[in-house]
Parts: sequence; structure tokens; C-alpha cells
Amino acid sequence: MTLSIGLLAKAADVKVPTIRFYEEIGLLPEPQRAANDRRVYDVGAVRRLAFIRHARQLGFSVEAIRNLLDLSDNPERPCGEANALAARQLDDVEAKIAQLETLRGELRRMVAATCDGRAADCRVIEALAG
Amino acid sequence: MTLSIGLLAKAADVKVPTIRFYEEIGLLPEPQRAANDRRVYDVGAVRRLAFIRHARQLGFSVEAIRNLLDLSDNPERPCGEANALAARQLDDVEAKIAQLETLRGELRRMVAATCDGRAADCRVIEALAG
DNA sequence: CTTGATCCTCTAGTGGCTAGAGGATGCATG
DNA sequence: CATGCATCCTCTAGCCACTAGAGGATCAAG
Repeated sequence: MTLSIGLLAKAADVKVPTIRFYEEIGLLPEPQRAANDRRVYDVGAVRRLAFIRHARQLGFSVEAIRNLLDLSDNPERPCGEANALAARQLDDVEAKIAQLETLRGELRRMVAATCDGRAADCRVIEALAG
Repeated sequence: MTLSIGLLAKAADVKVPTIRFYEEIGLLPEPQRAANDRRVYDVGAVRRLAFIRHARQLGFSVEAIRNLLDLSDNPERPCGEANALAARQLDDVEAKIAQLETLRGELRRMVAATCDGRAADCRVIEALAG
């Protein structure tokens, strides 16, 4: 059972050009080509692409994903690196959340003080200026 | 009292090329030039740049900041737009926080299940693949 | 046989800067 | 007054992870 790029895209819920892009940067291997030069994928490609997509959704960079795929491709290697990557990613996410919560606080104060007059007296503008 | 671009950068805690960039995209007006062609700023530029910097830190896009600056420049205009922008920004931030909290949960599970064996049995890899 | 979807390659654009080349000027020290 | 280093100028290119579009070939359905 083989898939066209369009079917692969649907199967992994990724856009077609994104697949070509991942191939270009080496996250996906160059697939076989049919006689008409079209890319032909197998089920392994769906798994790999889903892996990438999931990792991207978790905020892993392409570089991190490259490492994770590398480990996934070499199951006999120790997985310390994968743990480290996940831990670092968790740190990043927690830092981002903390920062966004600060922003949320400030924005809430701005929004709560909503004014209906002229910009001259606008709390939002004021908050940004001050 | 006037400032060089370097002093303005220090005063507003922004890098020099960023100032030139903001000028290029029209967030900052073209400043006067000294005889030697160097940019010369006044105190108003510090306020404007600080406004921009603060808004960027809050996650406002350049387009949103353009609108906010426009309002700030025309204080007789109603400030409904500023309120709307702030509200939208707050929504965005809250959505981002919610998404990141989901990711955090997943990453925490991955990290908690840390394994010390081979990648073949790695929970992190497994979680990404599954 | 025609229509519309899908595929191909290639180039350029997005946002918000950042880095670097290559050169002119300014300021402090010897 | 010379030296050397900081700062300034313009311009181009790069970052990340895609996305959009041109221009053309091929395919499947009616």
C-alpha cells in the first residue's frame, strides 16, 4: 500500500508543501518516485510524519526533532539525550507560561480599566506609554 | 537635549539596528540628521520607542502597535480601537497559555516517565510516536 | 474531450528582527 | 598631531518554519 503526497498530507494532517519542505531539510528521507516523477510513500512515512508533527506541536525545534528521530531510528542507543531534550523543552514551556501569565496580568489590568472617551484619556494607551 | 542613535538605544533598552528597522517600517519617524548624516533624536523619540518596546513585550504585533501609536498620536479620537486591540491581545495570550498548559502536561508525563535504557524503550520517543 | 484536481520545480515572501561587510567619522590618549 | 577604538552610515543576507504563487505536466471523472 502506497500513498501520494496528497494522501500522506491528509493522513498526517500536514500541508503538502510542508512535506516537501521536511524532505528538503532532511527530516523526511527522499521517497521513491513513480514513473511520472511523483513521490510515492509507504506507511512508515505516515508514522514518521506524525512523529514530526506531534513534536512540532509540543514546540520542539527542527533541530531537536532531528535528534529525536535519530534516536528513534537507532533504538539500541541510550535514550539519555531524549530525556534531556524533553526536560529542556519542559523548562522552555514553563518559562513561556510564566512570562505569558505576567503579560496576562498586565493586559487584564488594561482591559479592566476600559475607557469610553477619547484616546487622550485611554487607559490602554496610558499603560503602554507609562 | 538631543540623542545619538546609540544613546537612544540605551535609553529605551533596544538595539541600535532595531531602531533603524523601526524607522524603515514606519513605526518611528525619520529623525533629523546632523551635518555628518547621523540621526539626531529628541526626548519624544525615547517615549515613542519605550511605548513600542513595551507593546512588543506584551506581544502586540507591529500592525497592532501601528494602530496604537496612531491613537496615541491623535488623542481626540475615540479609544474604542485601543480597547479592542487590548482585549484581542488578552484573548490571544490566554489562548496561548491554555495551549502551553496542555503541552506542559504532556511534557511532564514524558519527563516523569524518564527511562535509562535504550531508545527502543524510551518513553519520550514512544510518547511522540504514539 | 474537457474540466478540474493533483502533482512537479522553482522563487519569493512572512514577521521581527540580527549579523556582517565595507567604509566614514568622532573622541580620548600618548 | 597621530593612533586606535567606538560609533555611526548604508546595504545585503540570514534566521525559523513555513506559506504562497508562477508556470507547467499529468491524472481521473464525466
